[in-house]
Amino acid sequence: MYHWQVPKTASAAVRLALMERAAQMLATREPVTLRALVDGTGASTMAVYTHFGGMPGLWRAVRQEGFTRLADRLAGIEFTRDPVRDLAALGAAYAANALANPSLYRTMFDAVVDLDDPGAAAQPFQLLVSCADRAREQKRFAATSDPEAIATRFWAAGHGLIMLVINEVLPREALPIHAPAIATAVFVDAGDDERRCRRSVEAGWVGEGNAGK
Amino acid sequence: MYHWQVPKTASAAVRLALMERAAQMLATREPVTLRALVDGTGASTMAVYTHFGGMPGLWRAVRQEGFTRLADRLAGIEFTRDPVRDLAALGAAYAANALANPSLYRTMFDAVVDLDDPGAAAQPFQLLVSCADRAREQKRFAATSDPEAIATRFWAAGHGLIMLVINEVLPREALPIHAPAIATAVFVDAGDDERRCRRSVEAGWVGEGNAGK
DNA sequence: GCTTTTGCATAGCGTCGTTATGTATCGCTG
DNA sequence: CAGCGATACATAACGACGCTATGCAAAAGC
Repeated sequence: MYHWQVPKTASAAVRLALMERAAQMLATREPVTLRALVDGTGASTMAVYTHFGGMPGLWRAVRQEGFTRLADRLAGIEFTRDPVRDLAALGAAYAANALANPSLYRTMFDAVVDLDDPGAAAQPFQLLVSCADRAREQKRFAATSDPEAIATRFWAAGHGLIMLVINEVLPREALPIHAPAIATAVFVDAGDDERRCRRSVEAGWVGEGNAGK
Repeated sequence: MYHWQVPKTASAAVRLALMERAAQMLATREPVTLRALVDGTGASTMAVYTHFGGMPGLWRAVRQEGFTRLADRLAGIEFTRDPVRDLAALGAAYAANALANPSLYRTMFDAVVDLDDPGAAAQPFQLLVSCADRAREQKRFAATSDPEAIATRFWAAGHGLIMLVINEVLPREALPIHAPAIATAVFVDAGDDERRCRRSVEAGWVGEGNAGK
């Protein structure tokens, strides 16, 4: 796979403008075609090729940016002494980020594997793993529990829920109803006490701006 | 939204040939373009327009066929006296069907809402609901449990897992590891006894040809 | 300060989905 | 069975797509 190198020189402003416009077109559900993209910025089609090597390169940059922004948002969450609450808070922020820009979220997972920096995509997952590990250390989860497995299940379930909501198979309200429920089910399965888990998940979920939604 | 009506006259053989070829191209990861599609059947591009009204119509027909085949496959499962086992069996068959043709599964969910017969897409879900309802009647699940909610959570979690596997974010082995685990977590959360649930899920999962995978 | 490299505008190529047009073939009716 | 409208499809062409060849001005390097 050929990986496009970003020019080391200055004038990466055009690059940023193109990506911003692509994200905006994605958000407004406009079809993101090469010509419509550059018409908005005043640049010519060649700009996309000098900066991204073509449309696939642009998509990869957009996906990368999506994961980077997501990682930044999740990194801004302040962890508490309750790792289960933190897991729910991460999930809530993750979901809110996805629903705030559904087209971008879908684009991100069009080809997750093909990124300039695969680490950016793994970062959110690692946050989940570390929280699950903390929960294990604090005896909330069983000593035999596997933090990676718990993180994987929580993530996969949330991803599925989000995808179904984005594709309008499930209504938006389904997410704040079922996401905490699945989270609780997974965490209790990992060993947490049910009532305590329910309180932690509830606290983490509403703590990240999903109240009432 | 304009819905294309299939011609009531005979000679729907061309229609079938086109759909079959489209499914085959999807399976072999060939890009499904109009011209490549008709070149394979000997027909001309117009055939796609008389039968489907255009490429979007073809995609809708393919999605419809995907859901119909899925519904047929799930309908072939013989239910037992253990509804929890049956839930797992449905999930296993669903997952096996999706992994047997990943491109088709992805296509199906590209626009689930836009189908000639939306009932075909709801049918698999209704099977889950009826099993969850049976589990409730048999006191496996709590009397206060909501069969639709349980079905939704099970389905969403499975969908997410499948999508991540299809997009090569998770390895194929992740599915037989995590799917039963999530299922158990959800069903226990619904009220089932943990050890009994684990046995039922295990029995249902391997009962549908996923053993070892 | 001249040469080389870089960044991008212009114009054109091949392919995409789509459509206008022409023409057989089918099915119905008198 | 003759006649005729509707149907099914081949042919050719259109606009828009992603992409590339070419040319030129600005920046970078010696």
